[in-house]
Amino acid sequence: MIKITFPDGAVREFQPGTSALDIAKTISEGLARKVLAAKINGEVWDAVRPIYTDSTLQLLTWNEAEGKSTFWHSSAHLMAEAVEAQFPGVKFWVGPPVEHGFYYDMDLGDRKITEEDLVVIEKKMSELAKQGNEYVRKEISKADAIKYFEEKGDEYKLDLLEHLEDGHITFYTQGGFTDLCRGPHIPQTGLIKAIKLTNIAGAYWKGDEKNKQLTWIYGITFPNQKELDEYLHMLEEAKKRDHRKLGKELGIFTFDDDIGPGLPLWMPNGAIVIEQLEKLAKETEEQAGYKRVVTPHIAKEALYLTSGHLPYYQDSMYPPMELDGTKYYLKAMNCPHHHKIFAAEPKSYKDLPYRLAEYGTCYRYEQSGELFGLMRVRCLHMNDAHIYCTKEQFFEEFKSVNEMYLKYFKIFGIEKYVMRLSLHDPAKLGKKYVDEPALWLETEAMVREVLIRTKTPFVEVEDEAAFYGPKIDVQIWSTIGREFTLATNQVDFAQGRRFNLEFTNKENAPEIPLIIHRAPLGTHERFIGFLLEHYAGKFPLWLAPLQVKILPISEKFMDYATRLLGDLRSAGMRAEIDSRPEKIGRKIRDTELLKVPYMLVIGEKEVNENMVAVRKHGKGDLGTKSISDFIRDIEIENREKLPL
RNA sequence: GCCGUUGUAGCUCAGUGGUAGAGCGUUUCCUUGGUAAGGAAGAGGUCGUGAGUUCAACUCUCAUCAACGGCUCCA
Repeated sequence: MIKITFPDGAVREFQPGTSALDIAKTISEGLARKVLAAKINGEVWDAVRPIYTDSTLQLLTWNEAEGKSTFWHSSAHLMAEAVEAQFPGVKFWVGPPVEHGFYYDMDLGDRKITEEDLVVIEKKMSELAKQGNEYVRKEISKADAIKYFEEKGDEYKLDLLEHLEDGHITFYTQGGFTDLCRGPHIPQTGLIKAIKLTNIAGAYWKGDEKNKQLTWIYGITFPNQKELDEYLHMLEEAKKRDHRKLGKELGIFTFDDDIGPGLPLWMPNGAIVIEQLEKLAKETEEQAGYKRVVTPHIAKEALYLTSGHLPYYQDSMYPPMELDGTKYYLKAMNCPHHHKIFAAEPKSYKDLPYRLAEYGTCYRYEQSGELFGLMRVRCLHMNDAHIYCTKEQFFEEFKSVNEMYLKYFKIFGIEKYVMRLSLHDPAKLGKKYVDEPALWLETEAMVREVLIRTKTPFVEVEDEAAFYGPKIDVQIWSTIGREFTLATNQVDFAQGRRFNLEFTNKENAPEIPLIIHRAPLGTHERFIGFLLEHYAGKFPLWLAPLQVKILPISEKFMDYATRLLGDLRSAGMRAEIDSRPEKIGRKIRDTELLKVPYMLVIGEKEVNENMVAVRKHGKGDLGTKSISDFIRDIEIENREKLPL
């Protein structure tokens, strides 16, 4: 007998060779029907795989993330089976689960897949699912595996096999489809009840542009139709809060072919949001001891050779303009300019930390395929600053930058983000990263220490550092699920030396400062793009382009409305009157659609009593107030940056 | 940059090898109405751009630009 330990600590004995699914059946048939996979001694296994040793066991269902990913992985195989039926001879590469669903990439030869094909494949998948075919695991020797795929003429799987160790190779077969796969899989295809193929895309084999382009099919599946319907509904809702749609509807920004790709035009409403953000940043940075500077948009080539940016990033800078034999580049970053300000006057340790802040305008020639609304643009206004400090000061400085993030995130109600400690990849020293192995390890440890000592949850990811040092990136997701770095806090041990930056230390000797690059609000472009989605266009009062709309019930109340407008504007509020000869219902509807925080309905009653009837966006009629009470209340809401 | 898809009125979209339509918006007039769409009339497009095929191209072909979905990239 073998001992099986359950998550609650209970231990029960079973016959050797029993499976997780068998064990589930001894608990209840209902549970057994829901089991997708099992965690055996911490490793995810097929639910039907026999267990021969004492083990811990956790049954995985749709409720567990690993249950879902197993389900989707198996769905990818099911899709491959259906695709093979539709396109005989197709060769597959890999078909993993992703955050929402799965994909499989494949070589279709000269054939092309269309939206109509997807419908056919979906149908075929449903048929195959209904057959309830079991996913059968088979261990196979490397030689036999190679023979199998050589006979099939499948160079992709053969390539995969090259990197696999003999003795650890498994095949999975369901119905008529066999695939090289480490598994695990769900017990049988019948569990897949709802199927939606979402997308076709082309992408390079192994992500290398020198390789052949493969066709990717993305899909998602569920154990019941209801969840699929909910998912599709959620997608619809997500589309509604896409910043590209909201930005247009709310008059925040636009693009124009004659200006250029990735070069947003900020419209009057967008400019107001920018102004509020800059005001917040300037106040915050002033309090934190930053000094504000302003630097030109271009600089000579020599500057970027000194900084070391040019060899790394030349391709993504706008090509230079040449004047009198000198090349000038549009700046893609502010740091070299700031370093020159640091260097302009001799520094003593008493001047440190020396903090320079600028809303610098940078231009980056991002690859055309990368552009994405406001989230990825070619003209960006960075909430940039550079802190020059000693090693001893580093901890406090880096920590206070992190605290600045958190202060901002609290104001904006940003809760869903991940702090990522981005490290270098030792294999790429001297190529992607400056070749200073010891300094990398030292500064990475310094950054990690700040995170640990401040009890900040974070993840570590290799090969995501800047070329000059490690960093913390704050990762967020757009409403359609794309990941972006919103804010960043970086250490730079390289540029100080490159620019011969130094200060006189206490021993009266020259010393190179450490540099912190930081952008807690990222760029105007990405931050406002993010905020649009975060708030679904419903900006809190302090950020709203138009804060109060006065809605007179008829022309007769225009005098009162005009006086009210004057009062509001004197109080510093952004207000307008809707003077159109429309009914009040219409004015309310139009103003609601523009997501204006407050509406003041003005009719006979209000005029006689010197009142305003207040209506708040999303909340409806709040009743009447005196003008002075209303102004007092919204002044507080505005000043305190309260959420809507 | 690569692959795929798309490009028709300000917006959302329909449509055909014989030089274009809807809803919303906009303009004008009427309506002066109390918490999410009052009525009527009108204006508005060389169908992304350029070339080719054709008696004839918005429609077919090619090129190009842009957007979108992915891949790669992100100081």
